[in-house]
Amino acid sequence: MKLAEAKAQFIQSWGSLGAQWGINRTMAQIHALLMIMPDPLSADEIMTELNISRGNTNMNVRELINWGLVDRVLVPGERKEYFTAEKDVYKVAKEIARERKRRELDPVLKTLEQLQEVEGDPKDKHVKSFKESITEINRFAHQADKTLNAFVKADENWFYSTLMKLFK
Amino acid sequence: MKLAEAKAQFIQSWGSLGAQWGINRTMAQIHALLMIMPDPLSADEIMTELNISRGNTNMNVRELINWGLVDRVLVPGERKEYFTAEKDVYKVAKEIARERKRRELDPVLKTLEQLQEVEGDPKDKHVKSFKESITEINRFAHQADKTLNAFVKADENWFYSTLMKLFK
DNA sequence: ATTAATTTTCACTAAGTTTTGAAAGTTCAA
DNA sequence: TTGAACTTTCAAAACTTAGTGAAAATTAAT
Repeated sequence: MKLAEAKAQFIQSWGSLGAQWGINRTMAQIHALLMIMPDPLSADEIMTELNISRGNTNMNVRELINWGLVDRVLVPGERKEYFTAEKDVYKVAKEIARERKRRELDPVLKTLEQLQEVEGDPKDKHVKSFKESITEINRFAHQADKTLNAFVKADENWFYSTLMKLFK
Repeated sequence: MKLAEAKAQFIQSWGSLGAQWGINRTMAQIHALLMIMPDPLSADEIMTELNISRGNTNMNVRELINWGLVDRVLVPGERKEYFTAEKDVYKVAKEIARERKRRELDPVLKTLEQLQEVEGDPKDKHVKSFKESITEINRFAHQADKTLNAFVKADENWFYSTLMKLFK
């Protein structure tokens, strides 16, 4: 396979993976492109490589910067801004985990706490069933929260060596 | 908080959590409803509780059955079909992990294998950078795959006790 | 066989999301 | 200051996905 073809295919699969995970396709594609390029790219280069408009490029690059997955790079003597992506996938995964935990898990934990305080006759089977479900979900959510926190804080070696052993 | 209110709130947050995870909102809401109800519900009951059409109900219930998250229940002497959800969240999480791994991770692994065989001068920095990225992503994807496999196969006690210790 | 209950399908509509491109804004060298 | 280079914004258009409801198909009892 030729480089150009391989590049295109990588960008497109990374894009659809992103889409399945609720990250928008273009954002994931820009990220993919920046990951495999040896040097930082300008907005114009991203536009041409991916065939997308200036506005779209700008929006998604900014969002990637928000997520901490892309950095602005200033080339001395150049007016333009350039962009690079973190190339260490492990770090990328941690950033994504951190961000999604903050946006999604944290609010759910809050809601679950409130829902435990539902009032009503504990002999009523509807009340009973509801409380049991919520309690169990809460237990699981807290475990997930702890696990994610550990992952987000862990360093790469610890992660690889421990999990490697654990999960054969 | 009253039961009715708590129920509504739970269904709605479970629904939007689902949406963020690429599972459609209604599907997640039906699942939420079935999780907290003590007895199985019929299609009509789901329709009224969630205010959705018959077609929509049917489609999403079937999809939940495909995912292995909901079961048909036949009540003796009744013509109608009833539906229940697995109430053990840990099992639910495992089913979801299994299904998404199959649909998403497995195809990516295949693609990555192919992409490693890109041809070209290894001194060309574009080729070099591409190969390095793909190799690293591949390594990570394989670790993720192993971890997921272990999770999907693990029994609940092993999971809780091991991870509890690991992740304090 | 006929019919009534129930489930499934599907063309259409509604809702939501992404992309575009032109205009407005910013920055900086001259 | 001015204006060229570049970035950002935003309303409208294109696209995507979800939901409806009535009609068709299936099922099971009589």
